[in-house]
Amino acid sequence: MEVKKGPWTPEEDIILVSYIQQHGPGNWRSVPANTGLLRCSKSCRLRWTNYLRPGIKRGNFTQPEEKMIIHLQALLGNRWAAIATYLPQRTDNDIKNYWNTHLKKKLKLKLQNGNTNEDNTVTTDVSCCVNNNNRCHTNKRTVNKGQWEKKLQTDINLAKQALFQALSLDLPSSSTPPEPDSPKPHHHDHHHHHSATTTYASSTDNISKLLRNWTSSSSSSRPNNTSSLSNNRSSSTGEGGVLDHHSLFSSNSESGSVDENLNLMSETSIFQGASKRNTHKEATTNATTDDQGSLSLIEQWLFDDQGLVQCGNDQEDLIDVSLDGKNNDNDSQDLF
DNA sequence: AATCATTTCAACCGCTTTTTA
DNA sequence: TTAAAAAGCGGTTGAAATGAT
Repeated sequence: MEVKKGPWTPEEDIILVSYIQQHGPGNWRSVPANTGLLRCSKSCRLRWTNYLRPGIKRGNFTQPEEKMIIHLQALLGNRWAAIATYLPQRTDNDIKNYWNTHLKKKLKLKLQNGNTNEDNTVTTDVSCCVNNNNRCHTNKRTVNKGQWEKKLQTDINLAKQALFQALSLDLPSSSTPPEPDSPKPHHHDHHHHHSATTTYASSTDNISKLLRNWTSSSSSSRPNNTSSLSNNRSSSTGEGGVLDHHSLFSSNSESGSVDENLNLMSETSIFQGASKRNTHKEATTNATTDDQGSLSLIEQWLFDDQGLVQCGNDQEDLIDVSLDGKNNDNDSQDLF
């Protein structure tokens, strides 16, 4: 059977979202078969995970997010999926794109301008990222023959340092820890960055709205709008696009009711449970599994001799705190 | 206003890893 | 135990948007 490629149309999105609302994400092979979509299962999965699934934040990256990515990239290399677990609202594809299009350039520029700022860590990271094919090495050291063990130890120390900084760099000095039962900040992050970002939440209300808006708009200004949903640029910038993705998918005040189906597959489960594979994955990529509250093994190992492992929810809090753009902007501005 | 160059990012491709039978 | 299928990942591409001239 012929498989369609290229940008997804709003109709296809509707079909896909409707199906997933009924059956949940996963079993992608059955999606084209049961929906009639002329897409391969891979394409369906990608469309869902990178674009349609609820909880994705789109739009400009905040400076704390940038810093987080830079540190994590220095630590983990181009392991975008692993990095994305620390930025739950961002997709690995988005982070990868942002790195390739913005951060790489920014860092290179920073290096060229003679990086004499006080932030030695970031200087190190930048050197690593730009000079060493995105892998953090101890490139400032000369490694004597037979001393690879020493080098390895140095790398481990650097990794520990980088991870510590990645997870705590934005810890506000005077902030109060979140209430134990209060919602995590990243679930409401769009309140802070509402103008620049978008949070998606699919529901039948929104889907019907999507359809309504699309059909009504198809006869108006834009002659060819088949890719209006696919084309994020128009929606994220809020200009030009007849069919604004935000208005279609966000759980805004207008469409406040969230479909009951959505409750069956809670946002958390969608983030975390789409892949059985994740539950068996190595610790570094494991931040979204059931025991998300605890530090992963490798993190525990990395933190171990620094006495940094405290209680279970610390990591999550650190992530949340560092994603809160309100604090420590000074730090970031020093960097950029 | 027109043309060309550059940037952005959604989607694809190929490969690896994991799961299933 | 093993082979096939499915899922996941990172690199890359190319159309569309944007910027420069």
